[in-house]
Parts: sequence; structure tokens; C-alpha cells
Amino acid sequence: MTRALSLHQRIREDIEGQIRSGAWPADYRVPFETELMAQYGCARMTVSKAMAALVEAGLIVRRKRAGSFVARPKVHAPVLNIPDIPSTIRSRGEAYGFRLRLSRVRSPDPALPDEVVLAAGGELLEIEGVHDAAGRPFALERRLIALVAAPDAALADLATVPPGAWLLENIAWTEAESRISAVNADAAIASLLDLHEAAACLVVDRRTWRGGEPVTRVCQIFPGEAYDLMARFGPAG
Amino acid sequence: MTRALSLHQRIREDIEGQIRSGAWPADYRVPFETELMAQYGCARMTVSKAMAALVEAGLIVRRKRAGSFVARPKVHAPVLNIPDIPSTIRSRGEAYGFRLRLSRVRSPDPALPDEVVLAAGGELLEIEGVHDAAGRPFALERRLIALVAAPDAALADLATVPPGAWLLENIAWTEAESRISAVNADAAIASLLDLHEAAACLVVDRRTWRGGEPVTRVCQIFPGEAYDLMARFGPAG
DNA sequence: CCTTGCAATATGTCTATACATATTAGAGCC
DNA sequence: GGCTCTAATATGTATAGACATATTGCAAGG
Repeated sequence: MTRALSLHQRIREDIEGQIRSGAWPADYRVPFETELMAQYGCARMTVSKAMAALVEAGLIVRRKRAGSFVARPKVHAPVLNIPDIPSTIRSRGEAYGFRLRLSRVRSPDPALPDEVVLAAGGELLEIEGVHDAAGRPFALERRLIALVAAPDAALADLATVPPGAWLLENIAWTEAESRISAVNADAAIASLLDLHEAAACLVVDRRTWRGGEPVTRVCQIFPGEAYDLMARFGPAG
Repeated sequence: MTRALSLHQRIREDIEGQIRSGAWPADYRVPFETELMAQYGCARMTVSKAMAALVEAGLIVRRKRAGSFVARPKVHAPVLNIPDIPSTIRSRGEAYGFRLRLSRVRSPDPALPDEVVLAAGGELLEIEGVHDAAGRPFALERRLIALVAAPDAALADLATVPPGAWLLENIAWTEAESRISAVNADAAIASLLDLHEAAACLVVDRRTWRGGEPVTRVCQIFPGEAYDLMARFGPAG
């Protein structure tokens, strides 16, 4: 059963439907607020609330004196789905495992400005491990954690809890940036992921911050042909 | 100069700042609307508008009788930036070019359900070409366009206007889905992109619809080491 | 023809008020 | 103690009115 919608939501959905169906193309002039208030028999504030939500969603553009118009679709803002690795594997019904291969505390390399910034004057926890799905390697993870931001990380039992899950529980981040690229597997990657050398791999390089303060940087390497990322742009479902 | 902000925007930004700075952690109870109206000396509707925007942005959660609380950050909804190829190249200050290599109208392959669905009972326009940056190959594009949805595409002068730009101008889409993966360049790709064989390439496979009706499917192949995609989660700037 | 200025108009913001609705703290009862 | 019912409370929705502001169309003047 569809829940009872408030009036401004109904107005919003009606207009959204016209736009998404293509009935109102880009640059089409949406009825004036006065017309809509007559049509729905409500106050202007109610119409305005619906319109404001449509602006927020990027579906319309409003211009004083001219009216409101259907926005041209933005090319560049699909929502990327980067599920975390354990849940991806478990949702396929496969057993998940994490094999820790390296875990040590060290100072940032002064030759690498990125590391120095991340460390923020303290030391770094460096971690490397392999995520397994059904006993076979699924992804290689190399991670640096700023101990200034997450001092407890050094004490965590990363042999049992993968570092991504530990951080998510303990140091919630507020900003993240991911870069996605492709590389050929070198000998080390090929061996760890059970691939032939030079196999194409998908690389997700993610940095996260907590209120401007860097927390961690992680590089996840997936076999390119066995994994893909999905991005969607469209109805907010 | 910072523009004059309306009051509800200022309230919104003040609260957003507290959250993004980490001063108000997840589950922190933000001041009641009555407290905020006293603090800013305004009506409740004004506070409410700010709060509604924060809910829309996913920064807070509101519960009747209990109050409004800072939301725990969503893990997996970064906004992916897929700029279109000509503007990416031009923004680097390099000359952009498109070399059309193939353009023909054909029927969908009955063995490929995807093609049959895309064609929607009509024929397909198949296009292949290379995007050049500063005279060197930058990306290979293979595209199928449903002529049912875009009958004029067959008449477009795709030798001068790249098909992506043409479609954007003429058949605005409303929904898109992109899959991102990595492959090793085969002989054909390596030759067209001027890479050694087996070089890792980043593949963006995008399908678009217009109100549920399929419009086009495009596969763009980039040299993996020379290109990356960026995704961000955080301040909506 | 081009410019300037005015007035009409549609959106943008805000108020004060009203009632609806969900949830919780606490009172009262077994 | 554990249960239920009730009343208080904070948000959710909506109204009618007011004034601000940006932009457009048009008219008057050069």
C-alpha cells in the first residue's frame, strides 16, 4: 500500500512524473505557482515547498519573473555504489574471509607529501591484506591509517575484523574521495589475487576525512574482469 | 565576496558546519526548533525549512517528540564524476578531435537480448570512433542508438559532432546506469588507442533511458593508467 | 535604431497561527 | 516489578498575508 502523501509531496511527484516520463522536456515551462495553487486548491507556500524540493533534486530551475523550467539533465552526477567488500561477498552467499598480511606502525615517508599530510604529525598504521570470497582471493587491500585521528586502531584485532569494518564502527568519517582507475597486475598483485601477470585490475583509491582531518587512505585492487562498479542516475529509488 | 544569505540558509549552514567539523557527532541531538527560533529570533517555519533541507541532504534525522539528531554518515553513496569527454579534454587546454570509424544502421542481433531490448522493435545505429586529445588517441567509443527513440540520429553529421554531444543536445535522457570495470586491451583496442597489447583499460559501459524507453548504450574505453574517475562524498560543493 | 527607465510579474523569504501526528515520560493500576 | 493508558511534547503540514527582489516587456526619449 502506498502511504498517504502530503499535498506538497503529491504536487512534487506529479511534476516529477511529467519530467521523468519525458512529457515535459528540458526547458519546458512548468505551470506558474498561481496556476498550480488553483489546480490543487492550496496556498502558494505549499506549491513553493514542492518546487523547492524539485530544485534541490536538480529537476527544475526557477527564474524570477520568467517562471520555472525543466532543467536539462545533469550529465555529471550519477550516484556511485561502492558497497563494502564483506557485504558484497556475503550478499552473493559466499563465505567471507580476510587474511592479514602486514600490519605495522611506521613514520610517513618524507618524500611522499600525501603520507606526511595524512599522518598529521603522528605515525601511520600500515596494513595489507586480502579479502577472500569462498576461499578464493577477491580483492587486495593496502591501507594507511593516521594514528593521530584513530589512535585505537593500533590496538584493534585486525586479524579478525577487517580494517574497513573496524574504522567504520569506530571512526566515522564525514568526507571521502575515491579515484577509480585500471592497472596491469604486477607480479606481487598477480600472485596474491591468483591472476596471470599483467591481468587488468580495477583500482579504487579512497581517502577519507573527519571534519577536514585526514583519517585513512586505502587502495583496493580487484580483478578487472570479475568485478564492476555500478553507478546510477535517475529516479531517486 | 560571500553573497547575502537568507536566514534559513544561514541556519542550515551553521548546523551543517557543526556536523561537518565533527563538533556534533552522529546521534548528537541538535537544538529543538523552539530553541533555534529563540536563538535566531525567527519563526518556526524558517527553522523548519533549514531542518528540512538538512534532512534532504541526509545530514540529520528528525523524530517526533524526541527531536532532531545528527545522522550517521551513509557509507556508500558517493557522487561519481563522469565528465563528458570533449569538455574533459578541453579543460586541460588540449585540442579535441573525434574520428568516426564506423557508422551504420543494422538490426539487433537476436542472440543478444540487450540489443533486442534497446532496439525496441526498430533498428539500431551502430557507431564507433576515437576521441583524440592533442592529436593522440584518448578514448575509444562504441555506441548503439535506438532509432525508435532517436530517429534523427541517422541523419546527424557524426563526423563533426561526436555522438555523445549530439544525443545530449537532441535526446535528453532521464535515467542512466553506468558499469565500470577493467579489461586488458585486445589487438584492436591497443592499435586504436596506441597502447601495447594487454595494457589495462578502464571501461565505462553506460545505458541511458528516457522515461523508461531505452535510448542508447555506449562503451567507452580509456587507457587505464592515463585516466581516472573521481567520486566524492561530503560537502555538497 | 539603440538606450533608459518604469511597471508588471513571478519567484524568494518570512511571519503568526492552527491543527495533525508520532512518540515518549510518567502516572496509575494489577 | 511490569503493564497499560494518558498527557505532554516536538515535529509535520498547511494557510493567508506581507514585503523583497530579480527580470522581463514595453514605452518613451535620444
